[in-house]
Amino acid sequence: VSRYDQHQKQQTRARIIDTAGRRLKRDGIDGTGVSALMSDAGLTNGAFYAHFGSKNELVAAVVADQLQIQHDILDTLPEDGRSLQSFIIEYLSSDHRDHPEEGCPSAALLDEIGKTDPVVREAYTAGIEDIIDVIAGRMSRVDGIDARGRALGLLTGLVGTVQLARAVTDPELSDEVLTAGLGTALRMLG
Amino acid sequence: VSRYDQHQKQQTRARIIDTAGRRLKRDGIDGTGVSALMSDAGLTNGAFYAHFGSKNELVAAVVADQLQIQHDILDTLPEDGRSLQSFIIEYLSSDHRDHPEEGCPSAALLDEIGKTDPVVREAYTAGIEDIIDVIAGRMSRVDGIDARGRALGLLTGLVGTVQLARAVTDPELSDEVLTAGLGTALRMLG
DNA sequence: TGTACATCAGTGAACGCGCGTTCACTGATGTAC
DNA sequence: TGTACATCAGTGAACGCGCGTTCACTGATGTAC
Repeated sequence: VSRYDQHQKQQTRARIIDTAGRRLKRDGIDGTGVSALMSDAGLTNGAFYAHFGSKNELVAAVVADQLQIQHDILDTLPEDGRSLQSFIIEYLSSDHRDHPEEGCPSAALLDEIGKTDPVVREAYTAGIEDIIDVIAGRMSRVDGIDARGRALGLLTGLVGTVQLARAVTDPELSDEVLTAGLGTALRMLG
Repeated sequence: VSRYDQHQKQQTRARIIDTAGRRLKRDGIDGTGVSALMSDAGLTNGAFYAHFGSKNELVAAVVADQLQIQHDILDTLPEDGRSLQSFIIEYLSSDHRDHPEEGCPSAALLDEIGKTDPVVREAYTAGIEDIIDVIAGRMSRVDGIDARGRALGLLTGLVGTVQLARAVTDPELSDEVLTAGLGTALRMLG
């Protein structure tokens, strides 16, 4: 039992997870070192292991945190028919494309997560399940048939669209990818 | 001018690009070292720079080669209405999900490509343009309206679906993702 | 045809560097009495 | 209230290791004559 209250340390931990989220989404998991992650949080590398057992453990915490943020955005959307549509418009905006560090962790990291430690993939699985549920819940109000299947189709289309728009170097093609993805996504809403 | 014909060296170069394709799709760009790439090709690390100016240059060559392969598969499909459907069924199969090293480079590497050197991204852009064209050409035979937009919607959905199916650790969820993606994709074919 | 030589694909050790991780230490904070 | 002490978040140098890249070299291949 600590003689100190843990509040300050937990705050530091939360700050590391937050700044690491931005950095990992921008530079990738393999592309970011522990020292960079710690200096983003205003600390030196040595303090890292007072908060996390390993880099993978931090990445798992970051993935869980980032998906929780996405979940909460979706979960607190107004219950009208247009709010999911607005979310999609923002998701497929050039602003989201151009700022991965502030955006969706799936769009930024999904193929890297598939190649990473099981502890990270399990955190991802738990987080994305909740997101699938909340999207499916929104969709069923429009059309009750196979809401979950359509939620999955929508989700994978959004992620793939932003990834492709980020990968290509031709700005016109990139814009076209976003526009086409938006048309496809809105058609899926019915 | 070489006193030797270059045939043998070109063959070695092609072998490196081929084996590197498999390895990069499995372990990622940042996740694979030059020594591993060379030993896959049955060579030692030092020979690498007789064939490529840098690791990025090889990765660009691999991306171009991999996309060419995908393009050729699509381009040589029979001209009947069912062949694109068969391609999609294979693309969204558990076999493709479970063997990224033999599969689509976009599904394996798209978010990493978005974070990589411009030389790689330019190779990707040129290659995916050709693939978009060939898919759009196939779609227009079914329905001429906005074939390119629908081709892009299909492509991003396929890529996102396989990535998500690979990332999650729950086998039932992974299968469900593939099934839902297949339903969505076939609906888009009309 | 035979021999001396030029070429060059490939070898493998080494370079400096940044990685993930460890650890002896510091100094501010809170406790004991 | 004051002082000696225990705690512990954070420091920063160091560890072994693999990275991308370089380079002196080997030895098989083809050329010259």
